[in-house]
Amino acid sequence: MGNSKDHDGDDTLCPIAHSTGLVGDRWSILIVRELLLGQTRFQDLQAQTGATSQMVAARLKRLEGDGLVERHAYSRRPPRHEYRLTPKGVHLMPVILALRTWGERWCKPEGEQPATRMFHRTCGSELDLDGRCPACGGLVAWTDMRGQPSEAWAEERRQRAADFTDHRRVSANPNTE
Amino acid sequence: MGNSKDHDGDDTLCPIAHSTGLVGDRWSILIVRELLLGQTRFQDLQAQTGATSQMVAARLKRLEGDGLVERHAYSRRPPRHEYRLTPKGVHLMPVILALRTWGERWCKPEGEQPATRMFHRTCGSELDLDGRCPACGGLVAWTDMRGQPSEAWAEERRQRAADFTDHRRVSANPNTE
DNA sequence: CTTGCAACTATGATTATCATAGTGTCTGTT
DNA sequence: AACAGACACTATGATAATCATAGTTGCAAG
Repeated sequence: MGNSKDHDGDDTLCPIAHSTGLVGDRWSILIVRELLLGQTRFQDLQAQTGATSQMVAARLKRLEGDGLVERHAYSRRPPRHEYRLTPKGVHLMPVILALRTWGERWCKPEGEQPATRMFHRTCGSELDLDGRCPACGGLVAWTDMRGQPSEAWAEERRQRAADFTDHRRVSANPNTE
Repeated sequence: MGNSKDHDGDDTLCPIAHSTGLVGDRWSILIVRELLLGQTRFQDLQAQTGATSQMVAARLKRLEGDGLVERHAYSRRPPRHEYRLTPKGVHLMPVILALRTWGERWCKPEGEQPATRMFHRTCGSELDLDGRCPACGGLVAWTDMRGQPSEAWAEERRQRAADFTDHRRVSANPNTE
């Protein structure tokens, strides 16, 4: 199997058609988000995205086939893998950031705190939603940013991870008191 | 108004989950691309995206329901509508631009011309793929950009429009010599 | 009064996704 | 040695989305 099969818009010059052919669906985007946040394990991707296990497996397979993700064995016996973004995958960061900005501005109740605070790596100032540095007075490149999850969002994520393992234990052994 | 039905990720603080709930699919993104390019008519959206008519109809309905698109009658008798992005829709531009940059850099054969050349509105210089102005020496905000389709891409789009009307005439009246 | 166009809607087949359950391989505990 | 548990999946059958194709409506021009 060669990479980037027929699911990309190969028959057009439009780069957006190409992009959406590879990451034009909810689960792929959410998985990339998680990988950018530093998650590497299958179950964490599943828990934090809310996708079913086949969705995660299928998407990871496709992302790997398209060269966005690499699978590394961190243990044979038992065979365990971690998933990491390739440079091609990491360069989706601007897409994720743009979706973040739009989502914060247009999809969330007014006045709610952003889920992630962004800082200018070189000067430490907190950036506004558009990625502007109030100290340096201009747009900051994504490579010069550092993100920090808000306490509320970190808590939500911990909760999700806990719920996931709970649910697993329950469905594996339903007759526990 | 806090509309946006149940298809957005309403139960999370993550703005990306919210965004992908509204535009986390290929057809929505491609339709937004077309609207940003200035197309307004149903058939043009269909021809240029390659979606089926129900997909266009369904997506426009959803985008309208979510407040990204407005439908204006430009003629009663016969009843005709045009579709336009609302400010909420227009603000997806950075997402589209990020997908463009990524698609040009990672999904197309090396050395191929970008489908669209971007210029700095205030100084006229052509921007690089990352949206940097070589004259002004920094990142340019999307509101200060102007795009111009390459001749090759314009031709591809003309071709697509022509093929579409051809196909329509043929399937409506198949026994023409 | 027929042809044609624009903007859809209807239909039935094919695919994708979902909820749920199960498998295989190891580790750590009893 | 036996067994529970973690992890990374795969299997299955039901439900939902998407596809190709065709049809409808409303009007205008010839």
